[in-house]
Amino acid sequence: MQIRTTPTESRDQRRQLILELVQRHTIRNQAELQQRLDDAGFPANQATLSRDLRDLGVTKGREGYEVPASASLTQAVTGGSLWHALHAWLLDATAAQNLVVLRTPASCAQPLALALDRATSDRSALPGLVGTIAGDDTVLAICQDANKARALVRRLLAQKEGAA
Amino acid sequence: MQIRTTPTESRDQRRQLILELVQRHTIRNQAELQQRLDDAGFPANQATLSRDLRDLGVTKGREGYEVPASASLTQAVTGGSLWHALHAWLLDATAAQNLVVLRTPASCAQPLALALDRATSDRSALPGLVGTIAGDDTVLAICQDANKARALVRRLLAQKEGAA
DNA sequence: CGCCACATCGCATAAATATGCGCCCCCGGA
DNA sequence: TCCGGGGGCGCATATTTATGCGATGTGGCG
Repeated sequence: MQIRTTPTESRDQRRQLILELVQRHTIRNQAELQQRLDDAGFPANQATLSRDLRDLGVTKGREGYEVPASASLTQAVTGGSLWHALHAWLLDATAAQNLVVLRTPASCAQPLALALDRATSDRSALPGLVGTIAGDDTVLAICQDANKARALVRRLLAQKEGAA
Repeated sequence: MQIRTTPTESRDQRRQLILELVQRHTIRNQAELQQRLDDAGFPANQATLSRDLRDLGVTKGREGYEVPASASLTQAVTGGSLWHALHAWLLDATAAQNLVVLRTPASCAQPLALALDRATSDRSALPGLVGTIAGDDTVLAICQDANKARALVRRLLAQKEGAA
């Protein structure tokens, strides 16, 4: 039996694998990465790897390739819930007019904002939340008005405190 | 009159300059960096730059070289007070309702925001400031209300203009 | 079913970066 | 003053990474 894979499919699998390999091992150059991919059954050419790494935002530091924090965290959140995100990353929430300022550990704002956005698109999950902007350790949540903002703060903090 | 500089001295000056250049501008390769250093009176060849960048821990991302957070943070924290940060990076400040929009040179928003955050945690340094979010060349400072925002603008600009 | 528009990937090669080697300068000691 | 010793740097070159281009495979549409 043969499983059919579209080209894009296998490409994404390969990229996913690259992310994992690069995080688990110290990979000093693309040849080395190519070798590991090959072993894992994802043969690819150096040119392809160069493009993959660029698209994934992976950078080369003194000790080999590294995945920027935001990428790995964003990856994590894709499978996670809002509750999980709040527990993991939310340090504090403050309302200011119709805005809510959320503080997170460094580099965690992006994934938290993503989680909020995802929750927002599920109607009724976070009523009154219009949108978010994320910096490095701060997320700005824009609400319809000051009351909604205060309500959001209460809700988020409650959800953070609450058990699973 | 001739100012004498030991080799190590000029090397460190060059490296310091590299750090600044890389943060302020988008530099895509070492030739470009070489050009800028040359203009600034620090001629060096490509090999030297390669070694400098490695030793400084500067990495190359999709949009040019970047100083890892730890390095720029160290620089900002060690070398810099809020005053220093304002002088180095703040171009302009404008209030909009309870928000203040701060403009900086490219890539300088992050360190400026960091400096503001640090000042905020020293209670009373910047009253009314709730939090900041930094993009690449813009910092958004969120205040409790419009009056506090206007006050913050005045304060920042005054501090920027003020002498050492 | 045939065709076109789109995207990935490999090949070859250009471009960019790293490094072995040796020179030269500065420093400290005889 | 005359020697080493050590470090920074340039030169030439090896190594690594990026990219123009064509081939190939896929999905959409008539």
